[in-house]
Amino acid sequence: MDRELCCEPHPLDLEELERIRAEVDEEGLWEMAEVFKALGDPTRLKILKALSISPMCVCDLAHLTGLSVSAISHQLRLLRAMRLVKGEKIGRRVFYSLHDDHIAMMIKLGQQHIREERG
Amino acid sequence: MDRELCCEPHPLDLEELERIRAEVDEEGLWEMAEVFKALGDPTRLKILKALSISPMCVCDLAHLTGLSVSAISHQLRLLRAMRLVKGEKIGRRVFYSLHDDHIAMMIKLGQQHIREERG
DNA sequence: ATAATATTTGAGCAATGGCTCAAATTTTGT
DNA sequence: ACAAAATTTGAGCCATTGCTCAAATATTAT
Repeated sequence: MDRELCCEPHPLDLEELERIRAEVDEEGLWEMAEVFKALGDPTRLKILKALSISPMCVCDLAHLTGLSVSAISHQLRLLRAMRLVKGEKIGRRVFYSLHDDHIAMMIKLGQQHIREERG
Repeated sequence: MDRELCCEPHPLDLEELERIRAEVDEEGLWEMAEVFKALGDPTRLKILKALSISPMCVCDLAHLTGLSVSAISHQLRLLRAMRLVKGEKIGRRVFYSLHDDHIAMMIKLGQQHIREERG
């Protein structure tokens, strides 16, 4: 029969491979990749890290990052759509903060990884 | 003097903002973004998740993901360069595995985030 | 040696991404 | 009502990216 295995003799049998495929393809992987992708841009990571220290307005984030207000606003729109940040309008300003602290934890873990990778 | 603050009256003073900027711009942020970016692609995330279950060869990963061997190899090259995976050549096959388990932990935390985000 | 298998590599291509710029929107101050 | 300030939005542009395809490399089997 057609075993669909590329290379023989093979350490992983078909059932094992199928089990792994099912576990890997589980729902939520795509969504998880989206979250990681959001964290995977220096600008957005700076924004999130800044907001993890203190809520602040778009303009502050622009100064902080050295980018235009427009650029920041575009990124915030993305982050808002993904529920990573939330914005509260006060007067003519909008104060952004982290939507919850899962993200802060993930950033912390990421930092830890980098530190140990270097040390 | 030119206070370089966009919007007045302002809740965060200049020193506070400068302190945050320093903390955000710390060395390692760019590197951290690179790691997150690596996790931020469905194909690579599948590869890493599969390898977190069991080491396997390029061909298995291709079958598992439904992509070409070439595509997988290109991604593995990237992941190897970032020290996220390592490959051991055995015969004409190369068996890949996670370089360490930091990444596995980060994926686990990511999954947890998604789960709680939905629940 | 020759052929077959497993992987790597480079070029090229369509799609995506992050920014800028200009214009629209919303709110405050006079 | 009008101007100024803070943010949002859409279009456009260049760089990056993830794949395919073809060819090269390395190892095993005959």
